[in-house]
Order: sequence, then structure tokens, then C-alpha cells
Amino acid sequence: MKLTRASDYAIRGVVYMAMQSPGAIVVIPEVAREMDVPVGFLARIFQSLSRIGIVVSHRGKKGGYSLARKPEEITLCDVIEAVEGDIRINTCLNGYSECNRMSFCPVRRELAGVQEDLVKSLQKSNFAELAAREKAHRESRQA
Amino acid sequence: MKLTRASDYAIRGVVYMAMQSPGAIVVIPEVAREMDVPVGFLARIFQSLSRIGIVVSHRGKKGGYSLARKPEEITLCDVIEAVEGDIRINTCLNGYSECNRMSFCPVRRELAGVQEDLVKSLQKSNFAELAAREKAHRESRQA
DNA sequence: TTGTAAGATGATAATATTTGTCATGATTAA
DNA sequence: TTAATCATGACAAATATTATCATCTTACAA
Repeated sequence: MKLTRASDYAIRGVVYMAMQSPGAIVVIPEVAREMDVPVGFLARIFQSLSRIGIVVSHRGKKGGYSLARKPEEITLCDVIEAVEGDIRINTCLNGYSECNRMSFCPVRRELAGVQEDLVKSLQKSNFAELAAREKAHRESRQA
Repeated sequence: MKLTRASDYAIRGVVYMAMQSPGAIVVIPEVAREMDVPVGFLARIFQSLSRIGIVVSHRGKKGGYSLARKPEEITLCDVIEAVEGDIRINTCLNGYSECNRMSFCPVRRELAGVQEDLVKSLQKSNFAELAAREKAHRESRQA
């Protein structure tokens, strides 16, 4: 019942992207430094974010990453699922499972409800809010 | 963002306990067989449940386990936390963390909210309901 | 067209966690 | 005393996590 470090780093990375002006291209070492994340790992993680369409990669010199969507349209759920795959809080919620209790199991049905609640909770917040708060803190520090 | 097998097995085990008449003592191999769980692992898991006070262990001949509380007073959250420890969806929500963003991090605050939602969702359902549904299915099969 | 700065990809490895198993010991009822 | 049960600790296999690195591809700019 825990996020991976990768998800944590991904979220931080997207927060930083969301702080930039729209369309801005940012380079991984900058994101890593600013958000206190191991640079090599973050590079890997951004490739997942790119594959799923949360960021856009720009190859070559002057390359880097930009956001693929508006920060308001990216949720915690989107980023976590990009990194970890779809949220399935129990193996039996995977569609193709082998447990022979599948057809009737009340535990499975209950957990399905919990999973739904969790996903909803993760969809509540978007990265515009998170970026605004991060920005506010930085500006207060600067003053 | 996944339960361990141990949690799944624990939940199934407690469902079976909750199906028994109040105070009944049941033996691990029976629970394991009925709920389709590896017996050795389940034995281990019931010791966690016993330590935390969800079941009571009875040692010696005629021993086994009984429920420590009424099924209505046991939630999914109780059982999962007995097995996995307190739910902390990110390491920084552990109280003692080392991340230097701790003091202000908006990601941390957001995840704290998600964690709270998750715990609430897991506290919604109790084992009286689950046991009733499991029982209903078994009786329909028998007929 | 060449050099350089970026991302893309696959291999590899260290570590941690999960999922068990097993042997041994302690306890208790009969 | 014996048999059935839980308790505990050691161990181990499998899997997942958390990276790192080398090499390749791409694209801009001189």
C-alpha cells in the first residue's frame, strides 16, 4: 500500500514542469537538481511519462521535455499510473486472475470499491494547484 | 499501490473467523483449506493478527484461534495494518523522514490527504458484512 | 558536415521486500 | 505423557525496486 520512489520522483518532476511557462522545454538535470531527485533515475522516469503522453520529449541539442497537457489536466493518478501501471490494489482485480474464488469472492468486491475510491481520490488534485504552492514557497524564500 | 498477498490472506482468514459462531475456536489448517490459502504462510499471518488483538490464540491441544472482537468492529483497515504496519502511502509520511522538502512540500501535503481518504475507505467495511456474503454464497452452493 | 547536447534503450547490479518453508520450542487438554 | 496446537527465529527463493552505465539516435548550429 505504498507508492514507489519512482512515483514520488515523477510527481515532483511534473510539479516542476507545471511551474514553467506553457510550452517551456526543460532539461532533466535541472528538474533533478531543483526537485532533489537522482538525475539518472529521473531520466528513466521521464521516458515513462513521455510514452504515456504526460510530457513531450524533444531530442537533440536544445532538447529536453515540455508538458504535453495543461497542468490543470494532469492528476496524481495520471502520473502514478504512468510510472507504476494501472492501479490494482489486489492481484485479483487484474482482469485475468487465477484465483478460483474470483466469481463470487466478497473480499474481491469490497477491494474493488476501495480501489475505486482510491483512484477517485488521486484524481481530485491537479498539478496546477501543486505547482502554485511550490512556486509560492519559492517566492517567499526569495524575499 | 498494492496490497501484499499476506494482507489478502489475512482478510480471507478473518472473513472465515467471522463466519463462525461467537467465541468459536478454529484451527489454521481448516481456515487455510476453506479460504484457499497456503497453510504455513497463514499460520505466520495469524500470529500478526493475534499480536495486534484481532484474534486470540489458544495454545495447546484443542487450541486454535478465535476472534478477539465482534466482526462488526473489525475493518479492512485493521487487518491490513496488522499485517503490513500502519498505512503510509509515501515514505515522507512516516513522521521521521529525511527528505529536506518535508517542511513545505506540497506533494507531501497532497499525499497526506490521499492517505487519509484511503484509510477512511478501508474503514468503511466491516467483517460482519463480508462474512454474511461469504456465507450466503456457500449456502446457495449447498442447496 | 561535423560536433555537441540532448533523449532512447538495453544490460546490469545492488538492495529490499515478499512469500514462503522449516526446525525447534512452548503450551495445554486429555 | 502424549498429541495437537501455537510461537519464534532462521533461512531461502523469487520478485520488485532503485538505480547506474554504455551505447545509440536525434537534431541544432557552426
